[in-house]
Amino acid sequence: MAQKTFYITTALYYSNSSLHIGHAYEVVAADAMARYKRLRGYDVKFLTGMDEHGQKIEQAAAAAGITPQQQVDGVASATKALFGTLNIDYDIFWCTTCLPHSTAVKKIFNQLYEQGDIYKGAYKGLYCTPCETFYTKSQLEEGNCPVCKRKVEEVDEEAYFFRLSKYQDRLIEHIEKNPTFIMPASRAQEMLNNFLRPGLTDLCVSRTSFKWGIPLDFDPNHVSYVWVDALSNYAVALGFMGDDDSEYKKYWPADVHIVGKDIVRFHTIIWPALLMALDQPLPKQVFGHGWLHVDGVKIGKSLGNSIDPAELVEQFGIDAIRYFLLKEVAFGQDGNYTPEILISRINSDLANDLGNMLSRTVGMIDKYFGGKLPANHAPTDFDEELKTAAAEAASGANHHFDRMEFDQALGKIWAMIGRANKYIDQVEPWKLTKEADKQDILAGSLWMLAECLRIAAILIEPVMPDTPAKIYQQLNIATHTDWDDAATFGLLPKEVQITKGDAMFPRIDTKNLRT
RNA sequence: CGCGGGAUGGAGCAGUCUGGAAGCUCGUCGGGCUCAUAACCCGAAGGUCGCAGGUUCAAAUCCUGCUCCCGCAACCA
Repeated sequence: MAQKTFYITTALYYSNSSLHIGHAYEVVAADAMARYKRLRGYDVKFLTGMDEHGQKIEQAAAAAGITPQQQVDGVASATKALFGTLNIDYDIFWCTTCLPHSTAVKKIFNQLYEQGDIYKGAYKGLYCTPCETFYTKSQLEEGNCPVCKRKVEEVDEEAYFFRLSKYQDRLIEHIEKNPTFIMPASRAQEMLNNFLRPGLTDLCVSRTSFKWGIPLDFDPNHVSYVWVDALSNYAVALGFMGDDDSEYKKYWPADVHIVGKDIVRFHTIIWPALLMALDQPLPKQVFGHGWLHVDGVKIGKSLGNSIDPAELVEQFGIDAIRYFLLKEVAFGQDGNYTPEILISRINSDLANDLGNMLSRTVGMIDKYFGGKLPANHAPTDFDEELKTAAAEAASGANHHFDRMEFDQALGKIWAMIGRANKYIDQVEPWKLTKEADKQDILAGSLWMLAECLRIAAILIEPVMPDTPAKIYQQLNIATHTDWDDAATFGLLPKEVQITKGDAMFPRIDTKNLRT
């Protein structure tokens, strides 16, 4: 039987500046989903990468006194380093300046041009001559250039256009017939009402006002503009229009593109229309996630409120940051980051609940049994309820991870952890240890707790890839990654030999925080 | 009448589709416990569910009108 495939992508990140916590949020979510699917036995392909062409990059390079290629290479290597820090286990890191990409993009342009889907026209725009930049009406500040504040002029630039309008009706039909194509569903209404039903206009896909792009074969004065260039990466990276398209045949269409809500439009209108023109299947889903705000406001370069994710990781640890990002924000909605909220999550969920539960379980096995549980176990009156919580954690995690409801999946897992902490109070092991005839019950209850930790370790792995090993180590069980073992209660050996370790998630004392 | 989202105890949210005892997390207060990372467990206080009408035996939930906030409108994830 052929293994089921799962192809997931983030958006490509624009190479004009370094990544902030909002980018980290997206790529961590995609990584958690990819890890989950791998654990479920899928043959996963996870793509991320850089969008490296365009005028802004040309300008950023000029400002830094380097070539555009040096600029994008620098950002690409910094991004890769950050993804390493964030524990992003991607399969493909695609860069749009690489040779296979430009070769394939040229072929796409040629085909679309030859079949009449791309034609020559004029791009009308508001142009600021000193800044050499086009602006849209909404970008202007009191009718003037938002950068230098000088007057803009309306100019015509020769350009090639893609017949986007031709695909309007097919796009509407596709979106209406496939209610999960655009997620969350409310975004589909936005696309239909704002753009598709009022009517699409053809799309400018080439430029002559800058050089940092892929030159078109049929008119080398023009370079590709972002649309065909960047969006095509999802297919091109797998070999579409390339020398070897075996991976494309295997993994396309994508199961999901994870993108920010601002670019849902390009991924649900322009990209599908391009695929229709190329007679290729459409991605199964485009998921538009919300914004992570900082101190309640949107992250913006002009606000200077971007947070460097690497610094947070250094200070708090990668799994704590990943947990925060996916637990605090309902995926698809906006959320908020402040140092206070982050620390509160770490202290209450990770230190007090999970970390402390491991400490007290391991501590009691150490104190009451010298570190090794005897094989004879007897049940307590509270076992069934805890087993139920464990079963619900496993089934709930499956249910919610499948829907990319990371916050809810974690909520189900933490409900089991909470139940386990309560179980300790109910069983009162400190009393049992004083009664010689209740050692079986004591051993049984501690084993129950250790078993819950084993299950929790499996279930948190998509979100917190480094933490399970720490739990396995203290419980002295083999590190394994069989996801289905979480659903079976009782797999833990009866004689658990523990190894006491340091606190997994030390409480953060806000008084000692550096600011 | 551009489009979309939101308004629920101190804070952040779920519940609204499919009307039927207002729920979760954090915080506050009181109690318990002592295995543990000053952690854990129990209990309590605190809400006219944005406003005004309507439908109904019954409305946070359905209908109508209104107020305020946020986002989008060719690319800031």
